[in-house]
Amino acid sequence: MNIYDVSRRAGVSIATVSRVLNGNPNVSEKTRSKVLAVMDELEYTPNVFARGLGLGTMKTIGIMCSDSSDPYLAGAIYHLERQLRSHGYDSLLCCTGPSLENKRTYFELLLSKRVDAVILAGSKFVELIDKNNQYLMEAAKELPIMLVNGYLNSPGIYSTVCNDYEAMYSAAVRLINSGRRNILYLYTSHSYSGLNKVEGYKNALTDHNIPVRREYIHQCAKDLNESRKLIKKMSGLGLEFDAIMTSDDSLAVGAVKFAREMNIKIPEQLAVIGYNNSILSYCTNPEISSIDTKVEQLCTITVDTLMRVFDGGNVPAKTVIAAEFIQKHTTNFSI
Amino acid sequence: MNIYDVSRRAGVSIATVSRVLNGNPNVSEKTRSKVLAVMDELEYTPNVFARGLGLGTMKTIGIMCSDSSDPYLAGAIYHLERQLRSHGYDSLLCCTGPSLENKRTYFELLLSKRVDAVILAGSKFVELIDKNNQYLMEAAKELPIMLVNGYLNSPGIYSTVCNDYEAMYSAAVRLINSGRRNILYLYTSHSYSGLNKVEGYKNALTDHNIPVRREYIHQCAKDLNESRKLIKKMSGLGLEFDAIMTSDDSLAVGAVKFAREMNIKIPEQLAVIGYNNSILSYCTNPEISSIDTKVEQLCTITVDTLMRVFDGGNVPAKTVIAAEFIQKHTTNFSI
DNA sequence: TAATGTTCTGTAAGCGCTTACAATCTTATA
DNA sequence: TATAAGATTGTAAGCGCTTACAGAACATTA
Repeated sequence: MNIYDVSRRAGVSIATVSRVLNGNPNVSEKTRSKVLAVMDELEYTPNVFARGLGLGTMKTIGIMCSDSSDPYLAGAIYHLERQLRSHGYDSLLCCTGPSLENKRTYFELLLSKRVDAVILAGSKFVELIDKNNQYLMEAAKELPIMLVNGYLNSPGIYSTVCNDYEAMYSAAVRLINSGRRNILYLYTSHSYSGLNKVEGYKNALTDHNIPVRREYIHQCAKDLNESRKLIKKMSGLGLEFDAIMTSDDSLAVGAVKFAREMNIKIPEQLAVIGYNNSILSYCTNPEISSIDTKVEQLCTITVDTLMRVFDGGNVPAKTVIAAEFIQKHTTNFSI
Repeated sequence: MNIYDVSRRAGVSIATVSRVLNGNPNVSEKTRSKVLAVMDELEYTPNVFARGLGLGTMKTIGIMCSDSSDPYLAGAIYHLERQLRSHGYDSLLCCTGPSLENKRTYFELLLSKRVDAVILAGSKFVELIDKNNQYLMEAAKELPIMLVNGYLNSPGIYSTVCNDYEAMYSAAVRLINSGRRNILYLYTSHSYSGLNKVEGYKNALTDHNIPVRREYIHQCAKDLNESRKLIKKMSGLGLEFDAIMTSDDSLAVGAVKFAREMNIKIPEQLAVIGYNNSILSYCTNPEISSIDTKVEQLCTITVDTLMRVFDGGNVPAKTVIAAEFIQKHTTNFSI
């Protein structure tokens, strides 16, 4: 069942069939409807491979991420996929796994699939293709590269990010203004957004004449138990803190668990702030105040931007959206 | 940069290049290495579209699900993708969204992409392509259809499922044996696995001479607040219960929240059992005893089965794996 | 009615690959 | 050394589509 069958049955040439297929206006209404009728009758489905060969594209976007089962990334992938599909694009998913070791291999795999663009979801991931991103910049000459929550200033690379710095800064300021002085900061990685977040935290302290102390800033695996254990260890070493800020909700969950375990009252004795406002932050008791990074919006903008890139429009290399502080029950300042 | 360039540079015919490309053994070692060297030198990447056109496949599997950001499905998709990739297959993701309305359209979209197989992830989803699944059975004549957590007895359709019935039955028995008599049951949908679960619950009661009462069985949206509100409403109507079983962890989280709100002691006054043992069940306080449905194993088996189908092997139409009860702190029976 | 312009349709040459079949080269055997 | 068998390579015909270009059909105008 191919274009020849249709052309024969409809009594036209394959060129005409192809035109109908592609919505080419140079087809008389009469012919068009006849061809469409035949297609319908024969249940004809164009062969996407042949089409891809002819057109050089199959309208497919590669989506790369580390671990798509992370609540935040899972949301991002869902919304990216839906947005892309609404524009007629398919999504080829590619998860590098936790190691992130062979990111480049995976990236090349995606390229070899002739995708029309690659979306790199998750900032942790973006910076690490190679040392100075030479490789990524080179690749961007071939096809658009979209960074979700990452930034790289280079032609052909487009970023959509949250105002992580401001969000973290203002959250920290709120803590400070409500009297907290010893704020523990836990982060999962020093990615682009990771760095912005910690800067926001640091500057908030500095701007309020609170010393930034190294022992208050710790890296931690993205796992609630790891975070709980780390905090407990710190506490056991005599570190005193009245607030914990985290770069990810899962770490904040660990903080709440720690407080529970030690009979520390939240928020009276300890305030906790998560990040991403994922479902995790709603599961705990008390529910965790968190910073909503608007995943859906982020994804919508990413895809819209990509479509405009395809259309050859003039597109900003970086779009920043505003995160929103969602106060729940692990903080008690007035907003 | 195509196969001709390589053939010219290597001084062989395109057929030979193609043979090298496909690992055909009828190529002398000398020729093979020369061709490979040239490919390397020219950084040649075969055109997947042309290849797909010639071979009729692009080694791509369609993965369909409703909402890939659901913790359970997100895990499934992650593992499916990784497994498929380890076998050299790409994953084309397709999320129907919550409505599930146009599942069939999406399914056909996937077919039109000439995927080599379709994996339907999530049982909620499986049963609803059309009334009596005629459509799905018909489609299975064209390509293998893999059901993750769903079952349909028809040639070309392969299922991997958990022993949901047994898992729920034995969990209920444990509750009963530890003295619980009024067990509330909440489920999200009457899918294949959903029905099995509720049957397990019912039969456990019946087998222990406890009447199955309709007002103890309720459908609820997969949302922790919906579940909390529903339970609260039931309680307000005077319904008494000393245990809550759920078909999904998110509902169990709502149960814990309800107990918190009403100052009901868990597990003393109220036992709660979740399902899927997702990260949500670890976030609450107390952590929720849940039934681990072994997503990773489920996915590995699904993909292994699919590979054996491709190899033309004799493959069981249904594989059942054993769920495992994970006791945490919302139950207190001895195991 | 002839000339001109417009609209529509068909022909044929790709796109880059696979593979059946034919042709050639090696090697083993008599 | 001649020769058959086996190993290796090349030729050419697809796979099903797009599209430049040419040609036919039709409408418009003088």
